[in-house]
Amino acid sequence: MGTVRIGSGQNGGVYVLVRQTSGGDVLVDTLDDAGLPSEAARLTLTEFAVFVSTLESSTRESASGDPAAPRWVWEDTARIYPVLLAAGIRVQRCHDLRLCHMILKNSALTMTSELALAAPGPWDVASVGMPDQAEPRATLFDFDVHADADGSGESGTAREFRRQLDAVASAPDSGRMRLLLAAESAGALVAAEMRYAGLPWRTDVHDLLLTRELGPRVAPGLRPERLELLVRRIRSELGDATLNPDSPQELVKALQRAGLAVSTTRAWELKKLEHPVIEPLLQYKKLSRLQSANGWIWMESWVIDGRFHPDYVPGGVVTGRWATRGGGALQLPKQIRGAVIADEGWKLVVADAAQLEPRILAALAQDMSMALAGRGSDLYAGIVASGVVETRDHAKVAMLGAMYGATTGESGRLMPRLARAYPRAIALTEAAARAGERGEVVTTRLGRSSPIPGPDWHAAQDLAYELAATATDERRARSLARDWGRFTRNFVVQGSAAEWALCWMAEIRRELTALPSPDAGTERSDEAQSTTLAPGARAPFDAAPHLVFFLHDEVIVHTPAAQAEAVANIIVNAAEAAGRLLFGDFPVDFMLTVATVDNYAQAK
DNA sequence: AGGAGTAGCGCG
DNA sequence: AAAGCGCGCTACTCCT
Repeated sequence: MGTVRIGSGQNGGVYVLVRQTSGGDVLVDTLDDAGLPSEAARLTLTEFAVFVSTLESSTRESASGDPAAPRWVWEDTARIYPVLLAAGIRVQRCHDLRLCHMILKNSALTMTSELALAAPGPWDVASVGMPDQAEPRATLFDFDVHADADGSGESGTAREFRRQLDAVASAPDSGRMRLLLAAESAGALVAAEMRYAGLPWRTDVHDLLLTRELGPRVAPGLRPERLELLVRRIRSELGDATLNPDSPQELVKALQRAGLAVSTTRAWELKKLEHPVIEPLLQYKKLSRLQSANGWIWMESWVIDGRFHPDYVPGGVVTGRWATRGGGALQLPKQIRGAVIADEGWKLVVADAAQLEPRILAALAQDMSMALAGRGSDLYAGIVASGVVETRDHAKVAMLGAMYGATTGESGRLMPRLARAYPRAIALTEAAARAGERGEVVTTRLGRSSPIPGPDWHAAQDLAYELAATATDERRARSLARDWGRFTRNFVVQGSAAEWALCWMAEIRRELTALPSPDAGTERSDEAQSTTLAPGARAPFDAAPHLVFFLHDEVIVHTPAAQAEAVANIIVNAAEAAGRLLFGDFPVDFMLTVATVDNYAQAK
């Protein structure tokens, strides 16, 4: 193992370039400000873990004057960080080259950079970042390790990093892009940590909830009692002894035979109908959904040792929101949230950003009136108090319409009043929509840009301008243009809200790790230990507060009960900090509802 | 038999 | 056409 000297880097910290080789070793370089490597060392994974641990712990309690934590520059957090976590090691900061590449490649703010102008390379292939596909990923590392095409001695990874730094520097107001990349990378750390730690999940309680709703568990393939009874009622009401209510086709026909004028079997359509089959049918739909999406099979495949470990995918949505893969973590129905229960002696702090997207819109547009409507209170209530609409529900429907692009119905009718009261905010959403209709790109607060429409879209627009274009062609082109306009309209708000949420979480994470443990410096008795160690958790998350869940505008922290209050404060302060990071001094409040509870169902 | 597409519904 | 954004997942359905 070679020695690795610490070079100088941004903010007094140091960049450390980490490359995984196909042989399983890790190449480590320290980099200077320009992204140039100084010395390289080849480490085994075990040596690497020790190296990381040493560098992190020497800076963890950094008082002023101590060096800041290194920023680990690596290709893919999702791939390398779990290795460290499994060894009980956390890092403070990283730069995720894969995620940052995507942002920089697409952003309108870095369009003229070398990185954006380069022909698609290995950093652009779709397979990169897909952890379940081990095969295609090896090619990237092979490429990287051997790539020295220009004879500069610079690895592909180092070159990519340098290009990224250059691209950032080329952006107007580059601080924002720098913040976005830091937030995106911090999100990747959070995602890996949350997956590793898992969401506390009591399968016994889950089983109880299921049994209460569906009846006792039965063999796979059979219907639980309550579902079976409902199917019998439905069949007898419709006079069809073999009807499968899960088949929309069969069901529509059976309903039509019963004299009901329906073309779909959607629940909200059925609700409008008057017929004795409707009640059991709606109930069946609700319960069978619970059974198939989050029933016993789900429980056994996704909950391990009392923890739900979903696979979060940062940047998995075009707008910058996260996606998840497997387990449907972002769709946990309220019905079963009662199974999310803090460990003995621990609490869940559940926090939710209230009316996040309208507040984001107000700040984006620098719309002072709208910001004031949300100052210190419910934004929708504030809109009502300003006399713009009569009820909170109207305010909400109108706002959603403005952000989603509603044109008809109640939402469409209320919009003009909103536009009169908040011209700046509405002008921003309209401008974003018009840009999309023209096929242009729109960009979030920190610099994530929308994709350009595909070839079919452009073909349809071109066709509408041909002399031979029919009315149908024109209608089709206009409809597609409006669809894309609604997408870009929403992109700006949803994407900026996602950036706020990333900053929020990054702040929460940073402050949580800085939180002193209550028993620091004292000898911990076995008894005290039993109340602070989470039995189901894994080091380094078994004794300290940590994030366990994230849902677009909501977080859950699992914490020893004694620290719950401190955690709640951190979360509130982090929201304020995130607002300042994105919008400086613009006086928009980001209100939270925070609840300290034993189980998730108690929040809200 | 297995893959792609659709319907429907859960979440924000 | 729920009136309008973004997702993931399951079961059914159609196609090869």
